[in-house]
Amino acid sequence: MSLRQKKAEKKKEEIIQSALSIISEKGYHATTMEDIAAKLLMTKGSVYYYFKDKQDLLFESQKMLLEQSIANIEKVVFEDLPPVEKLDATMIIHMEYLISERTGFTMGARPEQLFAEEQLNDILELREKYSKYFDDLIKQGIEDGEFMEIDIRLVRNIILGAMNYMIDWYSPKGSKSKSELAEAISNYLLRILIKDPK
Amino acid sequence: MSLRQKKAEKKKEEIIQSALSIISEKGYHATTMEDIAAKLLMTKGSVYYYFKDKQDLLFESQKMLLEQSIANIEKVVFEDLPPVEKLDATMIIHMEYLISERTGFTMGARPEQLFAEEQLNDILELREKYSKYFDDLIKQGIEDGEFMEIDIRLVRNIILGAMNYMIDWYSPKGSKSKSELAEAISNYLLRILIKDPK
Amino acid sequence: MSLRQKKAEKKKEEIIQSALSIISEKGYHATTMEDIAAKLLMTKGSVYYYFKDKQDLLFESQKMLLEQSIANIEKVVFEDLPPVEKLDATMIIHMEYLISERTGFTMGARPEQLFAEEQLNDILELREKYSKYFDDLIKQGIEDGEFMEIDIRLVRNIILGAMNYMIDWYSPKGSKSKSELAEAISNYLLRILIKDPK
Amino acid sequence: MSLRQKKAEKKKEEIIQSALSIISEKGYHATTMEDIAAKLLMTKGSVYYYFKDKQDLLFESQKMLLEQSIANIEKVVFEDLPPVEKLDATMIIHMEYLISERTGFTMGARPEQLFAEEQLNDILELREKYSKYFDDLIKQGIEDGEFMEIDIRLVRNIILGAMNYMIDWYSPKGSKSKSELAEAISNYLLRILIKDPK
DNA sequence: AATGAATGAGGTTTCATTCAT
DNA sequence: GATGAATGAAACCTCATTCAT
Repeated sequence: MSLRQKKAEKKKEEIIQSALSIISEKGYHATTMEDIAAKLLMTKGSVYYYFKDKQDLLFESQKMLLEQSIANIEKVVFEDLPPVEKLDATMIIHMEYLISERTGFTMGARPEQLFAEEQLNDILELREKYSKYFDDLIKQGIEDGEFMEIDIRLVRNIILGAMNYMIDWYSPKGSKSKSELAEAISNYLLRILIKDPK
Repeated sequence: MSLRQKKAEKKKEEIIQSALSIISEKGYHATTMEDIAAKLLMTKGSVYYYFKDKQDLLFESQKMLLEQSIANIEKVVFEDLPPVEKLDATMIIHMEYLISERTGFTMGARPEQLFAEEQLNDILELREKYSKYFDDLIKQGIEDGEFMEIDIRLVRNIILGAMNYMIDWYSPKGSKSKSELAEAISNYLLRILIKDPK
Repeated sequence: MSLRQKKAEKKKEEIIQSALSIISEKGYHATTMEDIAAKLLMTKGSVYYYFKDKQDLLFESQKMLLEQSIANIEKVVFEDLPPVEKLDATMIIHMEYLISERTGFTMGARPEQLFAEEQLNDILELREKYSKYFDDLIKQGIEDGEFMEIDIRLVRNIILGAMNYMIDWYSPKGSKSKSELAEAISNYLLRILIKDPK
Repeated sequence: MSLRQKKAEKKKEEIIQSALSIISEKGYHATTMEDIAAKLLMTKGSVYYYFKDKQDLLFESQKMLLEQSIANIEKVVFEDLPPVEKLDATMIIHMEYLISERTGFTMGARPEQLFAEEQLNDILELREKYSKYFDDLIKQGIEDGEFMEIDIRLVRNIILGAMNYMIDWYSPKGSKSKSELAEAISNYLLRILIKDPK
């Protein structure tokens, strides 16, 4: 990739970051192209140089967010660790990413409302892939005899829901730090799975 | 209340129901007054007879939703039941209400973004009241020795998060019915609390 | 139709007239919704109350123009006159309409560029219908032995082209009046057809 | 002219050709600098190296088109031929040029709308010059006794209108070739003029 | 010479809101 | 009470134009 292309790529990422943070704060529809541009001291026009339309920017943002999240947990998922520790680590990574980026997976509307056709497919597939890592970790734990025989999909949704909700209530002013909270939540959630919790 | 007032009150509720269901589907900003009116075969002009503005309608809707939800779980909370069963019943009621109304507590944006001043206070207080019922149930369970000593607020948020997430993934086409799911989830979540799960 | 509907219908026609005259002056793309509204002392917003979008307004305008033109020449076409006189009258009507409305059939772009699918079909069919009246008149003249055996479609296009071009060069300041011009042109064009011109 | 200048001149012509064909297809306002550049695998930035602005490009294009057209018919006009044949040949050249370049003299708007001052004058003069050749041919025919005494300007406009309309209806898929059509049309139009048509 | 990037003016469109009837 | 009509602010988006490289 040429220097130019690299620069352009970097700019796109900057815009995406800006978009993600504002969308996660206000929701998709309340976020204006002006908002996104202004945060980067750009004009709307420039944003349109990089993205076809708002829809496109949303899609690219959502895609990047999911891809980063996937890359993020893959760091742990492929390590050689016992299932419990692995799931624990994965959950913690998920929550810390969530909080530090202040960026949830939600956009203030169902994906079905925001995307159509191929775009929707792409997003759903990435979500699927992400979820599957959790499912696999749970499954492994069951096979290893450490987890109980539970409804994998259901429990995975419980876990994701509990974690993602953090973005709604977390405040840096609280008595517990981000990490402490993540660890605590992870521990509580593991109790659903572990055969013989202490 | 005169007959006229009663009629007006009924109409207001109808509008609120319409608003709630569409907002929960599309998010606040994507929902137009037109949408809300059209669902009731009204014109948007009429809606303004009953509500000062969109903001007002949103506020009243959210308030009613929370008040109904509170009334809803109060049916169980004040019964004479052991804590485990009570919490179990409360969670199930919460989830069934969620699904049957297809109406989450989220509006596609943070309450802080949508409300200001007094309105915000009212809403936060109602949320607080709702949450407190869960906190109290948990506390009672701990005092009775049935639940472990856990961080009440944290676990309550885990529970609410896990339950509310249902609206994102629940589909009536699934193999389990709404009730079966609610029961299963409730059971899983109780494992976080119960001292000696079977 | 209720009084209200009638009024609305009248308003739509007003807007269409405004649109037609400006579009015929400036071309479709150079004509702004603002222009159209301003000419009627309305705001853009109001225009959108009556027409879905600019495209829609263009389509309705073009349709009305063609329908009016058709109705216009039908007044003569169905009369009981010898072919030569009939064609003569029809051409004159065509030209006088053109000039008095200062509204050509052209919109500054090919219909294929402006319309798609059904809309395009509708427009082309109306054009076809209009052309066919000319073709029929010519055909009748040939059958009656008054016109020569010529390529009907070709000659019809010559006639239409020659007439429509008027809008490009006609000026009220010229030495001949609108009617005189129309008659003169009609006479010249008939020479192409008539077997034995004096 | 230096080699460099020649190259630049050639590039300008390429751009003009591109502009002409797109403008004649879409109309001036719907044609973007991007369109024009893209057709030549250039970027719009480059076009600005050769032309001051869009206006300028339009003017140069229109000027070149008219100059070429004039040079085009001058090939015949100055030949030594009887008036009828000369006018016939001129018309045919006009039509063939029109079709082969797929470029009419119209730009989707009146020249008065697009040009101002000097530019407008230049264009109108060239148009005038072009028209005058037709007028002169007709006049010659009248003086030679081959054409009837008609309103020269009027008939010239009929002829131009009929010919230029071709671009609206001509399709290469038709049963007659471009040349056959041009000849047929020319013949029909001559009937308006010739004293004693066979 | 050429181009990628940026800009801003202006156009289209949406929608909460108002109001006369 | 209800509604059709109108409005204007604000959003999205396009594109001619400029400019540093």
